[in-house]
Amino acid sequence: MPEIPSKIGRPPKSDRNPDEVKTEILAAAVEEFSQHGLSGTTTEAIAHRARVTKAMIHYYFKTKEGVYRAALENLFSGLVTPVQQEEFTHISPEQALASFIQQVLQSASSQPCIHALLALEAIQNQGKYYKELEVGQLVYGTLSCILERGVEAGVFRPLNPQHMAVNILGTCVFYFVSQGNLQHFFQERAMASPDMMEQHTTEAIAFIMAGVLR
Amino acid sequence: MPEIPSKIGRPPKSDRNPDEVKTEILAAAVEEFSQHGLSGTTTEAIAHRARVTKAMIHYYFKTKEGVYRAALENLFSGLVTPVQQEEFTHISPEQALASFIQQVLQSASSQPCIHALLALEAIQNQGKYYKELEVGQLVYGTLSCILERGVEAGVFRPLNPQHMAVNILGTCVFYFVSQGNLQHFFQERAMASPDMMEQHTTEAIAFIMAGVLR
DNA sequence: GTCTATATAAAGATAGAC
DNA sequence: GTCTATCTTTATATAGAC
Repeated sequence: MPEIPSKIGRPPKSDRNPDEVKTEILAAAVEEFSQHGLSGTTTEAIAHRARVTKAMIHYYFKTKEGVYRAALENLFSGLVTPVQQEEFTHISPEQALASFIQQVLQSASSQPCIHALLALEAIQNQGKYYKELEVGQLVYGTLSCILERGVEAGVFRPLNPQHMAVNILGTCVFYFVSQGNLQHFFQERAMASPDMMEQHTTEAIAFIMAGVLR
Repeated sequence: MPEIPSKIGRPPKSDRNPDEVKTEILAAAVEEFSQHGLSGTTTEAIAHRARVTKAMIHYYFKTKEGVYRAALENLFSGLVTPVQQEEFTHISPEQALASFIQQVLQSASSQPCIHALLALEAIQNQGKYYKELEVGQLVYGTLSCILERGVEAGVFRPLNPQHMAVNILGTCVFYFVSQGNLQHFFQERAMASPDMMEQHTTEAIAFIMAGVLR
């Protein structure tokens, strides 16, 4: 009796090429890691979301830690480039600050999981993998430079640039990180809805500018 | 031959009474949960930190989820009481706001894990257990009331009280939540050291007040 | 109450067929 | 490259001795 070549009842064989598969695994990994962190995420969950088997994860990335590293790099590559950093030095501190904040908020809106992932990385891994990327130095370095310039020029009030950089980022980002808790407090609309995002942007910029300008 | 009554080589039998044991388990649970979250924490880790066996955890709290609920309640009971909430309405909005911020920062300094735990709860559980406590409503309700009063009195600039409440909390709290990542950026001293904490307090209050006052 | 021992389930990772 | 099957470790939770 001849063998039946196609096994019925199986999930449809992937029509994706290897590159697409790898990309999709990374995307799935970002989603999972940004909710459960490195230790809390299971390869099974990533595999299921990417519609592959666990074995594929290990085939492409060797270990779970390998997927995590790759996901972090993939997420933050091209977030803030040294080129953009240069541009900020050619405009006034007020304009640079406003522009910087808007960029942060915009990237947070389009990639909602990015700051959750960063928070988990800080809390669970003490920034071990974050340190390996140079994005942190770049973001905080750029922001505190803008602040320092503004203070020296006399347009910003006297302040500690490093602490203020952290506090400004906190203002921008906390809204996203704490959404899970705050959604019970904001009864009206979904916090991720476009108009709420716009409100947050408006309020954050007004707050930060008022808090920094002389 | 008579049995040997004491088994040598065993860890010294606990000299604690049951109440102390339960308290110590809760303290250990807060430490572990605030670093790894509900799903990421193992009962083994809690047991080891509390110097008991896993079986004790289940004896006192039935399930891991039970320990988590108990730890949350224990941590937030008496953080902000309705009594304190009342007091804020009897002083000027500026004084109330400054006093509120100082209380938040002080509790964060003395309980460094509290906001990490809240962040993990938001990210990993979407605030499921946070919602069961009434602390959230209390904290954000109190703060946005203070802001609303200040705007109506004309001492604060026009602003959205709810969004501003979130942004103010973010300014206070982000420093603690992101310590793991930021420690690589703050080369000088440990971010949890007393003088760095004082600097953060000073900068946060100056920032918030400047950002809110007319 | 506190422990040891264990049942049961789930995880990361690998081997080997196709 | 992609899958199934399996090894090994680790987790939650329970049973039962003391």
